[in-house]
Amino acid sequence: MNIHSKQKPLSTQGGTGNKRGQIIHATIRLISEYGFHGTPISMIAQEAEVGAGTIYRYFKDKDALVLEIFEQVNKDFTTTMLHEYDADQPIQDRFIHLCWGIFRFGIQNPHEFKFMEQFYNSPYGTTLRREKLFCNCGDSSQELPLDKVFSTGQAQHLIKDLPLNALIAHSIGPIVFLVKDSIAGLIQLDNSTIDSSLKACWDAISVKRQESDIQ
Amino acid sequence: MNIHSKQKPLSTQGGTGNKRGQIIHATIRLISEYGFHGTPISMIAQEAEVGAGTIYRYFKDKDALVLEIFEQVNKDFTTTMLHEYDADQPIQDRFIHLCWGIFRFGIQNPHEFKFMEQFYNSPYGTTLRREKLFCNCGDSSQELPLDKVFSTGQAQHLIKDLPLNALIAHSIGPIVFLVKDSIAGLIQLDNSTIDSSLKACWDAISVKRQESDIQ
DNA sequence: AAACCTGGAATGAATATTCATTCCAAACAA
DNA sequence: TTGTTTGGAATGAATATTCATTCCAGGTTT
Repeated sequence: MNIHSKQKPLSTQGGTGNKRGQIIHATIRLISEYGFHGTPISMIAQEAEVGAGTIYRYFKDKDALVLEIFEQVNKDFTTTMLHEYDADQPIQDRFIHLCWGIFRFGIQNPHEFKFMEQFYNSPYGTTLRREKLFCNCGDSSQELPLDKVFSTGQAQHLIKDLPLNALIAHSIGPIVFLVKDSIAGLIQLDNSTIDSSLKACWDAISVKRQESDIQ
Repeated sequence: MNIHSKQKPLSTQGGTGNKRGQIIHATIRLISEYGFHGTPISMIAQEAEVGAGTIYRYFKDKDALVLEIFEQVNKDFTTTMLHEYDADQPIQDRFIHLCWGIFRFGIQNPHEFKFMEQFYNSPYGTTLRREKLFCNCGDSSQELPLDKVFSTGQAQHLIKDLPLNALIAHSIGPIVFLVKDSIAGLIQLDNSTIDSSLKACWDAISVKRQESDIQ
């Protein structure tokens, strides 16, 4: 048992006297902007206002630091998505709820959002994704909530019969683009813009009523 | 005038006796996988089967190498999109044509596609995007073909009145996700899958007929 | 031969990691 | 209370490694 395996909530961070949190936050900020290889330990130490050696008191090495952050951020992300989620609602409502969660997380945690993006775009992240850990870090036995919405929706003929990957692409793809644009200051994501975007996502994946269906 | 500014088509590459092309291709392959900071010159030299010093005979430094590659790849990308493009066709056809081009480019040039992705995700790429050079490298006076489709489509009330960024997100976002999944071997992008995905993109951005409009 | 190329060793700067030392707050002793 | 001890936390200089770039001895082309 050593100090490295201690787990603290990410929210307990930023104040002085909380070196660990300062290091984590500095790492997220810098890697979200410059990427893993683009942010030296020295830079992290400086941003965290901490000696370089101190970082190694809390984390085995740079890899362990980043990996631990990713796991925590990914957990927080899932929590945000599932906040007040009700699996008994209609499919469309559940879909919109989960997607709103992604927007919320991205807008409220821009650095964490870009950190995850960087992670998934790295070779390490690609491996993870291939292992189906996407959004499901640590518990691969349980079906992801969004996957569940898709399969249920398909069974009810409400959602198009596209491959699961494609449904995810049409839901999350646009959101990721929009959140990134929002973070970059290229677009203002107010509630009405988000609403209409989510409507567009739903239009993309949902089965359109046939004209003959209209009563 | 020096050797560095010479411009050769990327297609003239890979054979022995073509160091320059070997270097470019190795760089694309490696950076597409490991990113800019993750691929040292030594690795490029090894992959290109070339001495490290040789690289500096053809390119001023690492930055110049990568920038030149980006500009060429971006040009090829635009060319692929516009291949056999007819601006007199109906909006939906033009939209589908351009998006097909993105798929084609990504599937036929997976490394180049991921290279561009890496570039746009780097601080340098973000700057570029903010300068509105996206898809339009070198000639910012002319409106992008996809932008033109959107503005024309909106004027004809065929395309939803979403911000331009959102329309792009709903068009390109899903495609980028799908092509990346395809490159990672997570999905098989046959023509019918692409067709239905593009249909989904169109459904996302197009104005749906009101029930009362149906004759 | 003269001009040019090439590979890879050499160089110095940047980076990750280690470690001897300092610092400090709490426990204890007076 | 006041001074002393002590153990873990913090530090940043020192070390080991990696990197971008330069250099040059030999090879190739013309």
